[in-house]
Amino acid sequence: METTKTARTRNRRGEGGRLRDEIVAAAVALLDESDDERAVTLRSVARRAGIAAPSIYAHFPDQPAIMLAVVRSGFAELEQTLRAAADSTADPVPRLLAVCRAYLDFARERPQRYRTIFGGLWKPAADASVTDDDLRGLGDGALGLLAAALADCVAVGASTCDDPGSDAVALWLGLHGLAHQRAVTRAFPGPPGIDDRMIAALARLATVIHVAPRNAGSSSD
Amino acid sequence: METTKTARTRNRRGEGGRLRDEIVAAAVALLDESDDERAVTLRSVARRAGIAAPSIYAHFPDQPAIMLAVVRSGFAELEQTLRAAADSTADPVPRLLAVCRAYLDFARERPQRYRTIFGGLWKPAADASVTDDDLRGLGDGALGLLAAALADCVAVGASTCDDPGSDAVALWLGLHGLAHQRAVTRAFPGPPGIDDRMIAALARLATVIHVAPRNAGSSSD
DNA sequence: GTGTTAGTTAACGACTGTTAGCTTAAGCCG
DNA sequence: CGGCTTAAGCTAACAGTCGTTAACTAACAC
Repeated sequence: METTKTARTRNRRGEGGRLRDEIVAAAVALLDESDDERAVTLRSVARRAGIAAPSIYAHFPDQPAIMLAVVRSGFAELEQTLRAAADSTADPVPRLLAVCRAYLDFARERPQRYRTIFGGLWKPAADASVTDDDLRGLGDGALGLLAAALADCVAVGASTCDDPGSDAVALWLGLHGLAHQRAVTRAFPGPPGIDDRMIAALARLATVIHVAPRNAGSSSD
Repeated sequence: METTKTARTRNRRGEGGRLRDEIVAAAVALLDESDDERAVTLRSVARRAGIAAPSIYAHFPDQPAIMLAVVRSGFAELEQTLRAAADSTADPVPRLLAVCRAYLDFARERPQRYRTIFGGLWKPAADASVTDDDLRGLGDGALGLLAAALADCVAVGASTCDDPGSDAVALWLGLHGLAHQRAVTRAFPGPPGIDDRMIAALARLATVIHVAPRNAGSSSD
């Protein structure tokens, strides 16, 4: 599977650091296609990147450090995806909906990566280079986007939240539960329309939603 | 740490199967105290149970099979806990609340086990004895309890669910998101009162809750 | 004693993260 | 052009772990 010996041309003099990105990309690729985080070992990443295992140590102090980089890149990608969704509309309710759906889509399209990012496995084993501090506040950007979108809905009276801060967290937790369950069991669709039902309930949206009802509900209005 | 050589007395003639439970118990103990699922290896379980590694093969065909047993026992314990909570009251709303809180407590008191049970890691690697079928419908008992409690709330008019089946799943997913996040980051309390807020929103409870408000909200009603 | 059950020891092949030390080639300078 | 330096990456090897198999031993029941 990984026996493609493409004889990687080595980097130019000043650009050795370029390999760092290739290593992370290899780890991400490995993670995405193996649905088992344990498949992402230092050596398998090296094989995938077409380099020798010890070459990794020039760019990462540890094996957990590779995972941390993967997680960081995952969060960055998520945040960027959500931002794009938020920028697609100015209308508060469709916007909140777009952000939420983008979140769920992100998780559905990269189940393993989602699980790894939010799964917290990959031990910070005390002797590892990854400290507990490296993990703090990793999802804050994404949560902030969600909170802002929800606040806008409250501002125009589309949401009856009396505590938007708490409800933004609650909304995220709900999305996370749904996304994680789908990422774990793969093909757990849930009842049809569950996505929008949860979003509407947690965001306390007053009006009924029919903005591109992906998983069409049964409301024959 | 596991060097306690208590010189396990071996089982009597017909009771060899008793070791099976000890193995599962050892795996559970190991899981609970190590916050890393990968620490539960066939050999570490054997060490913990005070037996030689190959002795496990008399009771489990595989290493994944041990994990499956752990997961099964976890679900059984969860279901039993929820059932006890459900039996504590007859009043629908406090009952639903009790079940939900019991769920969250279960997860909070056994974060690693919760993560393992619902985390879906521990690969069913095609050549393993654990088939995809062994995993299907594992949490159905717990979900059923939740659905029944919610349905009772709907019946007495305390919940405005128009689709109790979907909303039971939604409620569970919300609880799962909250429970999982706490299990992952360990000491993510969330905003105060978030538990009851989520429950109330997802269960579409009409009346405000102040039944033993554990994480007292700020409502100065 | 004899057979069976409950367990053992020894060993295999494969994999892991990590270290030490070597090779290759790019780029500068004369 | 040729030589030197140094960055980029390699090979070999370590100590340890893993899951699993084969073959052996010890105790109980008859």
